Amino acid sequence: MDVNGLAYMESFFMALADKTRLRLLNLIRNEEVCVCFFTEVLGDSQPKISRHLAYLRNAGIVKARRDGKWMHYSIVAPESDGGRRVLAEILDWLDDQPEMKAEREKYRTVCCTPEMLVQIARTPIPFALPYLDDEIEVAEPEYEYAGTGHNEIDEFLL
Amino acid sequence: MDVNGLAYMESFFMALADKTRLRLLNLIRNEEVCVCFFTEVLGDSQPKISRHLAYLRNAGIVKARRDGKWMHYSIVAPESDGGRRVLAEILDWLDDQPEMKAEREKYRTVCCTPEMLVQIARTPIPFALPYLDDEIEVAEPEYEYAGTGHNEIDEFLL
DNA sequence: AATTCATATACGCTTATACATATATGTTAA
DNA sequence: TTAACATATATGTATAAGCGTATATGAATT
Repeated sequence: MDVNGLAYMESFFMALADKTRLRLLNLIRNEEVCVCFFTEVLGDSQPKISRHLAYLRNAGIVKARRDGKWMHYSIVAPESDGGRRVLAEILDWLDDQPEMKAEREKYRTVCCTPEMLVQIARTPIPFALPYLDDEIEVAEPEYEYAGTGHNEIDEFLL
Repeated sequence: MDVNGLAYMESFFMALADKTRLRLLNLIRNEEVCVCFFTEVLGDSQPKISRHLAYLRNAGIVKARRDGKWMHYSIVAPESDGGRRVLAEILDWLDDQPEMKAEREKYRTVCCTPEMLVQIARTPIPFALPYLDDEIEVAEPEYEYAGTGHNEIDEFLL
């Protein structure tokens, strides 16, 4: 695929030109995030979240990984240097904004407090990613996953 | 105007999500550019160019200055630091691409060779702007214009 | 095998975008 | 004042995006 070129830039910016998708990117910034947390934090309907994630996925900006019933989404570093730099600056720009910081905080609350883990029992575990600014494997890095996640939690809770 | 905030980012990216508008930004990058050169270099119809310039203008990304019959467009530095950094990276990204470099070259040919100045007599003079990366006055800088441009050329030609 | 759960996709609808063609505006020249 | 020029906007039409509701898929549980 011609990853430079105007056509790519056009679809790249189209993918970013939507509040919901920007909010998704803000949450996904540092780590793999499960769809269930997106719906929980953004408060939007599941089909809406799913459609926008599909949009980002088709634009090549995020990718999905299945873990049992759960789908985890993470950012894909653009192939071109220019694209990587632009995306990194965009994520920083999002981070400048109080509302976006607040949503990241809310994500922390939703996904990582013990009560919540009990409440939504069988909650999937998030997975930290390296920052975009660091050098990143471009060719489909196979992230290793520390265990099966929810099962460990289940065992811990029972 | 709330120049941060998702709504701004959304319209900002929407404005960039179009090949024609990206090509316009690429040409306008360093200097004020007259509409007549846009149509000449891009080879698109005048109304099409004008509509896309209006789009960029409404999004606050460029501004227009009238000089007699001619309209000159130039980039407006975003108010927020994040926006300025993102825009600067986007312009660099465009600059990475051969097709965009070629169009900048074509612009040079069209606007600045003596033959062309004769051919399209009364051609307006382009005007260099500081790069976005440099510190820029945010509050509507009144660019001084070196003479009335086309008149000087007319006098020279007659 | 049947059910439940998490997620994705399809459908019908409304709204927004992009383009071509035609026309209006505003400025200079005659 | 009229004509000519550069640019902007209006109109009609085709296409695409977004949303809610309903339904399909695929994995785990019973």
